[in-house]
Parts: sequence; structure tokens; C-alpha cells
Amino acid sequence: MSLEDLEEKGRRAMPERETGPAGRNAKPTLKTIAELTGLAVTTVSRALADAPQIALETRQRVRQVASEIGYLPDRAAQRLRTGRTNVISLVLDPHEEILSYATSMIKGLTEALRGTPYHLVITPHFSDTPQVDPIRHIMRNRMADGIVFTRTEPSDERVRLLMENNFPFICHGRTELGTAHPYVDYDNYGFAYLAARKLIAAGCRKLFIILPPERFTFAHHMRHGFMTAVREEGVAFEIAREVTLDSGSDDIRDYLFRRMGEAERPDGFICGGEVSALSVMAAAYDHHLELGKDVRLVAKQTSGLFDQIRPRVETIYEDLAEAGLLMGRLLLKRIGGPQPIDEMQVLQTV
Amino acid sequence: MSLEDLEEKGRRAMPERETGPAGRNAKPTLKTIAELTGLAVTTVSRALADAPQIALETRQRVRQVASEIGYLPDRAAQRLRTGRTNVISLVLDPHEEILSYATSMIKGLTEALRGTPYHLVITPHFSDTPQVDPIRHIMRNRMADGIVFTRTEPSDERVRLLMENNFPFICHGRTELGTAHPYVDYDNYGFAYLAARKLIAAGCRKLFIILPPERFTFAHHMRHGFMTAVREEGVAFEIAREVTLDSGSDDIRDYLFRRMGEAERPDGFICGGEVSALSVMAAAYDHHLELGKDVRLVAKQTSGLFDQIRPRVETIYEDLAEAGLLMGRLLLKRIGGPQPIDEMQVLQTV
DNA sequence: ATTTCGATTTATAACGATATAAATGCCGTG
DNA sequence: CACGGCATTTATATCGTTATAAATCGAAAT
Repeated sequence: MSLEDLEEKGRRAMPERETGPAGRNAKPTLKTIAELTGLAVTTVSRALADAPQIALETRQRVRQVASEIGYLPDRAAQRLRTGRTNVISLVLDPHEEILSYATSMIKGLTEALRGTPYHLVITPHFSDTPQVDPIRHIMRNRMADGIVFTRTEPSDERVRLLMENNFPFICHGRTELGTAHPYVDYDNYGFAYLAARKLIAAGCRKLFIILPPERFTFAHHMRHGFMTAVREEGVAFEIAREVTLDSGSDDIRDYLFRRMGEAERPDGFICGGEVSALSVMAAAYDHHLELGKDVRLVAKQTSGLFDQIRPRVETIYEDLAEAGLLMGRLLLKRIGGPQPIDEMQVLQTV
Repeated sequence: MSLEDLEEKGRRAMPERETGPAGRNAKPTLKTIAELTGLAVTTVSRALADAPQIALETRQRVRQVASEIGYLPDRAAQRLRTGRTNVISLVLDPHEEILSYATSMIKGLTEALRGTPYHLVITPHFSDTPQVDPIRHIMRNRMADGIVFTRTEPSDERVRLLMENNFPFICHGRTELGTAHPYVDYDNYGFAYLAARKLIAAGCRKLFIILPPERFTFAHHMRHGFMTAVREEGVAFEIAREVTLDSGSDDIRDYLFRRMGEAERPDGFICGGEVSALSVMAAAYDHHLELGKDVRLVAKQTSGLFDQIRPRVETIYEDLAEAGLLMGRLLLKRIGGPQPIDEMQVLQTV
């Protein structure tokens, strides 16, 4: 959009192109193989593509030579010619470092991409620009063959834009648009429902839940799960409005410290994030309340963190690496297939 | 190396090339601008590169038209022609998810790359293959213009290989090779020294330090800092050998639980990682030892995590996002400059 | 008037791959 | 023996950009 890229063009110094000692150890190309085998470049290309019209013996010979000289196709050339980039873009806001959220997902994604020609590119989305900007940019300039993003919203502009353009993508979380679209989600309804039931079963009489920001769909799911359990049991409850998982962790801590000091404080807390769970624990600690007795807590766990935390916290696990793996696989499937697939998968609470 | 990429080639279905409703809204190229301005493609190219031999007025006109039609250069074409990829590769082992380590560094790197034409590609390194493989692959196939990696070792093969080939890179941590190379490091000597002094000043009489694996240079730095402080004060000490920051967190916890139960247990712990620090806390908790009284702990903090942890832990901060930012900037500088720069920077303990 | 120069612009050829259409050679058939 | 048909190979053009060398033109110099 801006001329940023454009302006960069002329400013940078030209790096000297590595000429190498001789032309001998030059990077092997199709031409190299063609010369070695006495075939035409086109034939070599098709042979490596395993085109049936090339004789089997020729294919094998070409393959043999290719592997001997360590040929690997030039991605830039392939990309220029075919329009395929072999790139998957993970769009994320680098500032929302919710502990290992991104790391786990990257772990799963790289696992899914392993052994494929696809590369994972981190496309940062800075919060001072519209959410669709990076998406639009990627599509307009064909920066990637597929897009991965998270924190899906009920009427997500990104989903709408990508669907309109029939561009391969997968997101973590669902929309509430009528149209089906590929996604991987976690059963946040189940999480909150289960968490609430656990607390009620343990004897809690006033539940308190810290939800993600309302703009995210999974906040609604959590709320519904929570509300269902609470209504079923007719227990008192409260939904945190002043703070969410997006609040600064200091804000959450301060707020919880205040609430925890009140006489009619809640006795059962549900946290959708690890940081806010720690804040609950900190607030309880600071008021000399014993966790598991005076106050109870069920938290969502997305890393190994809580295994190290004392006192032990009751958690329900969401496997983000698994989600990443699944997302990667579904996206690749979508990219490979000519017609759109609307495949969805919800990871269940364990 | 393997024929993996090669074999993928033929297997995938060809995605239909988006033809668009008409040729009207086709992606603008230099040719488009050339037609609009009546100039030759070459002229447009040079104009956008701000070549002095193009008349100023022409340059301005071209720029104007380019921005009007939203022209952005095709990266594949640029890459094919110039050999420049506009890619920075962050090589990491996706399994070492030491909480937000990678996330923080990615945050800093994307910040450094912001506004430049460079993309950040995550190149996974799986522990079942040699450490230099991804590096060699990137260099051989010109997959990136620069490489970032972490966990540098005293005689790091990666550094050696990159230096030999004069390939732009920057690493987190130093080698002990004689040759100078670009790096960004944290003052781990200072960290351990300071941590030990703090514990001794608080009255600890037997210090215990959990070091990173010996193969990493910063383990040595920490050890020296620790040893210096310990010798200065003539206090008893112990260096964990059975567990390191690389041990599974369960192993660390079990080991510490055992040690913490011994009669002659250490009374001052130093942890170079957040997870091991939590393990120390957990072990103390499980033995009903009071932190800050029976047992003291100084930990390295690389995220906001410890702000939420109770009881409060004394920490010394290492800013990994800052390190990432710095690494990105130094790398870009190195890429821009024709001759190698050996710039180093050590972030101090705060 | 011819030459020379400097300031601009342009034509041409790559970079390495692939899609398209054409060519080659061999076979059996009429 | 000419022919069509089949299997296989090849020539050509192209993706969008940039490096190189050549061309254009008016003005100044001879």
C-alpha cells in the first residue's frame, strides 16, 4: 500500500553475487542435468515432475543424476513461473505473547510442514493497522499459498475476505457467519461447562469467570458453557467485565486483588488463560487465602507450566501444538485440492 | 539434501491460476507502468531504483503512477534476477519451547524487520539431524539473505561454516573460537555473579546453581560468574550436574524434590531458566519450606511470568525481545554492507 | 557543418523454471 | 511404400525483474 517496499529498492547496496572459484561448483540447475544426460531442459523438467509421457527409464536416469549432483529446484524461478509460492503465512500480532501460545502453534505447524516444500513465514500484524491489511497484502501480492491466523471473531472480516477470494486459509476458532469455512477450534464451551461443574461439585457457591475479550468467538462459547452449568445448578455467578485476557497482566492482578479482599468474594474462579490464573493465585496468596479451600480455581492449560506450579491447580488441557499440526494439515489439503473444502475440526476437552 | 523437495514436485495438483474477471484488474507490473507513462520497462525500473541517470522529473512521474496503481515489485522475479531473497531465516528447534523464549525473540525480530522488505521465515531444526544441516541448506540453495540462530556453542560448527562462506548471520551467544563474529549476548557471567552475591548477602551458606547444558557457551559464562562470587566469599556451593535446563521439567522437579529433602540441602538456589525456578519453588513447597526464609532463590526472568508468581521471587531480567531487535538490526546492517562487519553486543544485567 | 560530449532513454539478454505446441521416430496398416 | 497413430522428446515463449550495452538527442566545440 505505502511505497515502503518501493523506496527500499534503491537504497540498499547491491550485494556482490557470489561467483565462486570456478564455474564448476556453480549451483546445479535443470540445464546442468540436461547437459549431463544429453536431454533437453524441458524433458528434464517433466521427468522430475514424473510426467507419464516421459519414458520410465529416462525418468529414472534423470532422477539419478539429479540426486547425484544435489539438484534442488530454484524456488524463485518456480514461483515466478507457476505463481505458487510454497509459503504458508502465519499472521500474528507479535505483541500478544500469551506465554507459549505462538510457540506451541508454530511447533505444530512446522511439524505439519515437515517434509513438504512449504516454508513458514511469520507475517506480523501490528495492532495500529486494520486486521485485514496483512491478509489483503498477502493475497494481492501472492505472498503465500495459504494463510493461518488465530483469535477468530464472530463476523470476522478476514474470513469474509478470504472466502470471497477463495483463498486457502485456516483459522483457529470459528465465526458465526452462516457460511462454512475451514477452522480448527477447541471446545471452549465444554471447557467452561466442565470447569464450572467441577467447581460446583467441590462446593463453590459463587463462581467467577475471566473471559477473553468479547470480540473473540471463543469468549462466547466459554460464556455459554459457563452459563449453562451455572443455570443447571442454580448457583451464583459473575462474569468479569472489567478485565479480560487482553488486559495487561498488572491490571488483572490489581483488579483481582481488590475483588479478593471483598467480603462477598467469589469462591470459585475459572480462567481461560494461564496468566490470569496465576493472577488469581497471586491475589489469593496476597490475602492469605488458601487455594483449594478458601478459594478454588480451574484454569485452562496450554503448556507444561502448571505442572511446576504450587499449590497444584486443577486444569483442563488445550493442546495448541496439536491444533497447529491439524491446521497445517488441513491447510495443505485445501491448497492441494482444486475445489474448496470446508473442513472443520473441534478438539475436545480432555 | 534428500530428494524430498524434488519428489514433492510432481505429486501436487496444479492450482488453477486466478485469471480474474478481466485483464483489467490484473496485477500491475513494470510493464503496466511503462505503458501508462509511455516509457520503456527498463527506464521504469531504474526510475523506481532512483538511478541518478534518470531525469528527476521522470523519476517523480513514475513514482506517482506506481503509487496510483498500487504497484509492488514481484519478489519472485526480483529474487530470480538478483539472487537476493529478502528473507531472514530464524533457525530454531521447535521443541525447545522454553516458555516464551522464541516468542519474545520473534517479537524483537519482526520489529527490526518492520518497514523493510525482509520477511521472517521460521526454519525448523529437528534434533535428529545435524545442527549444521539447515544452515548448509539455506546457504546452498540461497533460501535467505541472512540467518539468525540461538544457543551458540564454544566451538560452534554453524558459526564456523557461516564465517567460512562469508554468509551474513547473527547469533544469540558467543563462541570461544578465536575469530570475531557478529553476535548479541546477555551478560550471563554478570547474572550468575550478581545472583550469587545477592544470596550470600542474604545469609545463604550453601549455594546451588542449575546451569544450562555444558555444550552452550553461556553455561560457561554462568559458571564463571558463579564461581567467582563463591570464591570471593568462600562459601560452600554445588553445581547441578544431573539436571540442566535441558532436562525434562519432570526430571528437574523430581531431582530437586529429592535434594530438597536432604538434611544438608543447599539454602540458596540460582536458576538460569524460568521453568527450573518454578521447580525449585515446587520442591520447596512440597517440603513445606518457606521461600525467602528456609530457602532462597534468584532466577533469570525472560518474561512477565514472575510478576504473577507468589511468593515473590527475586529475579534478574534478560530482555529477549530487545535481543531480537538488536539481532535483527545488526543482521540487516551486515547484509547491507559489502564487507563483513564483526559487530558484537552484550546486553548487560539490569 | 561535422564532431564530440553529456544527459537520457532504450533494446536485448539473461535469471531458472514450466506450459504449450510442435517435432521426431517407430510401429503397424492399407 | 506411403500413411496415420502412438510414444517420446524438443523448441519456443513466458513469468517480472534487472544488468549490460547500445541508441538517441540537443548543445557545445572544432
